[in-house]
Amino acid sequence: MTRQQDAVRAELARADAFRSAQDIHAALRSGGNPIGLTTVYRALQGLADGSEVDVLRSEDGEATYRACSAGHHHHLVCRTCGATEEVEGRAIETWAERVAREHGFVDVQHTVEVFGTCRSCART
Amino acid sequence: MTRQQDAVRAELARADAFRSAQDIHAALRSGGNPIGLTTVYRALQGLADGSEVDVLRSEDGEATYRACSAGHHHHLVCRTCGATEEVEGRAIETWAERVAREHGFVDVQHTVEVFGTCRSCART
DNA sequence: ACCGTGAATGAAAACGGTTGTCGTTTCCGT
DNA sequence: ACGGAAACGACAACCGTTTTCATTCACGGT
Repeated sequence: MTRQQDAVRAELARADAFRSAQDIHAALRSGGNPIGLTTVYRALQGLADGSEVDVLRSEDGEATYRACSAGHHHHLVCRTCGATEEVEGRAIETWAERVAREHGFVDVQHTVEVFGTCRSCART
Repeated sequence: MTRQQDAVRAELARADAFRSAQDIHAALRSGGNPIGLTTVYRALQGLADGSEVDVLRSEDGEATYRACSAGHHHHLVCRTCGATEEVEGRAIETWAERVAREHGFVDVQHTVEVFGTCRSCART
C-alpha cells in the first residue's frame, strides 16, 4: 500500500471533517493528482481496515471518512460545516455496558454521534 | 394515506426488528398482498415523517425500518437476529448536552445505537 | 347510483454511490 | 535489465432508492 494511499491520507489530514469519497477524489484531482475514483475507494477501505480513518454514514447513506486517532472515541460533528471533534466519555461506555447486560446482551458495541452547530457557524 | 400504508404498518408490527424495505416488500407479497416496491418505499417514508417508525442505516448503507413508540429513545439491537429493544437513559442525554456545550456547539442532537448478541442467539 | 377529480398505485426507467473486472503501469528484488 | 507481483484506473456492473408517468381507486357532489 503506498503512493495514492499516501495521497488520500494527506488529503484527509487537511480537514477535521467527514468527507465523501467523491469529495476527496475531486479535491485530489483539482490539486493536480490524476488519481482514479476506484483507487480512492480502495485506499479509503485500506485505511479504514487499518483503523486510520473513521467511517460514518451520512443521513442519505453516503459513506464519509475522516482521519482519526487510534482508540475508542466518538464524534461531535457540525451539521453545517462538517467540522468534527473527537470526544469521549466514560459515562457512555458504562451506560451502554450496563443497559446491554440488563437485557441479557453480550459482546456489546455501540455507536454514538453528536450533531450540532459549531460556534462559528452559529454566528451566522 | 391509507390502504397499502396500513399493510406496511401491519407488517412492521409483526416483528421487533429493523427490516429493509425490500424485506418488507417480499414479506407482504408472499403474504398475498401484491404491493409494489415503490409503494412500500413511499409508505415507509410517510410513516417515518410521521415518526411512526425509526430509520436506521445498516453498516452497508441500506435503510432499515422499525415500528417505534413515540418520544426520544435509543436501540439495543441483536446483530445476529436483528431483534431490537428500545432503551433510554438520562445519563446519555445530559452527557451529550454537556459535551456539546463545552465545545461551543448548539442545537444539539445525537444518535446512539447499541449492538450486541441477544440472550437466545448467544446460546448457539 | 353516476360522474368527476385528485390522490394512490406500481411498472419501468433513471439515478447515484460503490464495487468488480481486467488490461496496463509501476515498483522491487534479483 | 529482467520478471513477477502489487497497484492503478477506465469502464461496466450492481443494487438500493427515487422519479416518471400512465392507470386505477376512493370519495364527495349532484
